Amino acid sequence: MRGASAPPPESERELLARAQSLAGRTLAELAAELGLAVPPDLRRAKGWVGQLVERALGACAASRPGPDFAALGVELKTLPLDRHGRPCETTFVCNVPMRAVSELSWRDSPLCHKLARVLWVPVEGERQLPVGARHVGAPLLWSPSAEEEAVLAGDWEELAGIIGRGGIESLTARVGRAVQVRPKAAHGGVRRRSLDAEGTSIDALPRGFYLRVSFTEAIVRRSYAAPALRRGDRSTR
DNA sequence: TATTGATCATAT
DNA sequence: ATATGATCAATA
Repeated sequence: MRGASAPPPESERELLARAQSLAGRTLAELAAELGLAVPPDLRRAKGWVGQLVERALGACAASRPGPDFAALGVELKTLPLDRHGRPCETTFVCNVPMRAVSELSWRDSPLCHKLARVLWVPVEGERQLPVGARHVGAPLLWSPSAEEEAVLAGDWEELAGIIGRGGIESLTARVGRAVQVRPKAAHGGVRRRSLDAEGTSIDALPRGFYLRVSFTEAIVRRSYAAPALRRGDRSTR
């Protein structure tokens, strides 16, 4: 992706203010200001919305390890919502550290670290809406509540336990209350070193941790008295 | 039609 | 190759 990028924010306050200034704008407007072309659809540009918002907010370069706002310790997540304010998709969090997973407690896990501080930026996400016409919603700077963290930690223990015992190949997306494990790869032929039940090294499809829709939906629902896309929501309900 | 399993693009 | 950003599309 070429084009301009905003300077990094120096505080959470500044970051949030900047994100709030995006609310109600369309993706076409943001793209124009950054000198970017809007793709006809997201089939061949799946990360485009996230990368666009990163640039608009001055996040560190995409595909660079670590938090999006390294100085602030904040992770940025765009969240595609349907007309009722429900997430259209699950939310990718991080890859599964196949071999180290058994040695990591919840607090030392990449899952915990990534979710410690998140700036959620809702964006209209229904496929029928042209990408450029989609509106950005009101942002939310979030950390898990005690209740949410308890659920996340419980899922980590369960999922990491299965993987740590070599059960990665039998682990399906049905396991986990808030978090699930699903493939995360360029295609089905990708293999990565993992361990089977006997501790023998095997090649397995890379997996990632994803947040279920029910979990992210609860986050945005609790935070907005009105629909999450208030300024961007032109629905007639 | 909601969810799971599969996949796409870019940067380093 | 790996990590970033996610959404697509077949299936149950």
